[in-house]
Amino acid sequence: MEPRKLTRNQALVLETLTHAEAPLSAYTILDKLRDHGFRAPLQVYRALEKLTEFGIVHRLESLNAFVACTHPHDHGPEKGVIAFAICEDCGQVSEISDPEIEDRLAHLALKRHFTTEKTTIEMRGHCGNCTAA
Amino acid sequence: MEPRKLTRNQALVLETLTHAEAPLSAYTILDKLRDHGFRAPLQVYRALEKLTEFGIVHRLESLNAFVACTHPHDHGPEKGVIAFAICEDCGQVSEISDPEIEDRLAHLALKRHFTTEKTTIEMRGHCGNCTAA
DNA sequence: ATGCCACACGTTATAGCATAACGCAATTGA
DNA sequence: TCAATTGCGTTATGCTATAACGTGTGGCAT
Ligand SMILES: [Zn+2]
Ligand SMILES: [Zn+2]
Ligand SMILES: [Zn+2]
Ligand SMILES: [Zn+2]
Repeated sequence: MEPRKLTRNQALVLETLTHAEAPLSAYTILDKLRDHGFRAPLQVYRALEKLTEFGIVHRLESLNAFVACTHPHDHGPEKGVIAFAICEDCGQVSEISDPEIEDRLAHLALKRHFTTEKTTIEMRGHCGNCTAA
Repeated sequence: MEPRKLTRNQALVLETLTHAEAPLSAYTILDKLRDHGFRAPLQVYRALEKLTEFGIVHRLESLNAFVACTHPHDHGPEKGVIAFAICEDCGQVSEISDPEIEDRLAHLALKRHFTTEKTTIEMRGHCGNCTAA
């Protein structure tokens, strides 16, 4: 799933997300890329779709926004459940991979004869920095 | 947080969700209630906001849709984490309350000095009925 | 009763998020 | 070369959610 090379639009969108300090909506990305020739939402959404497939961008469902992957290890779309801790104050997003959570959810699903395709775990709250202040 | 009595609008929205066989979007609810005098999205959103506060309706972030609570026990907004198993085929939603998941997430948050305000857990996939068929 | 407050409600308008549908251009691999 | 695939650009549209304003009602202290 990892791409050999990103297209120009994909690279621009990824770069925008990488330099951002908080999750960005597709339309915010669009605005930031107008100087680079972006004119329509689809240019952003199409890039985001691919980047998400590649596993280098994540969509945060509870925000309708996107972040560049900051996970220590690479992960494609099939490499397991990721939990996100999202600070409401500063926007910082931490990715958490935890086998215990994963196993437990798998167990709970199995018990119900439920076949899981995709799992979303998002914790909204306040990070250490913002709590200390 | 439990209300003494629901307002007319709240009761209508709740009833619509209770009779539905799958999560409904606010606009779908609006359409179903036009015959009862509903004309604008805000009538639905305001009712949904209250019902969600009361803990008798849940919002599914990954669907931008709402379900009536089917949980065996009542739960207000502060009564713990709920995981949802959502069938992509028939729309059936199962609510899962699991202390192990809850404890583990609390532990992971604590380790990162993260204070959690709200947690979203949603599994998308296929229920037993739909897998068997 | 009068004034005040809190709350639900109704309406209009607007903001924010996402995709459909069309056609063109570049790439790739027979 | 030809066909298939993929990305791209554009226009239009649809879906989701909230802002802002005003009305009406019920409770409650004065
Ligand atoms: Zn990641
Ligand atoms: Zn923070
Ligand atoms: Zn419930
Ligand atoms: Zn099903």
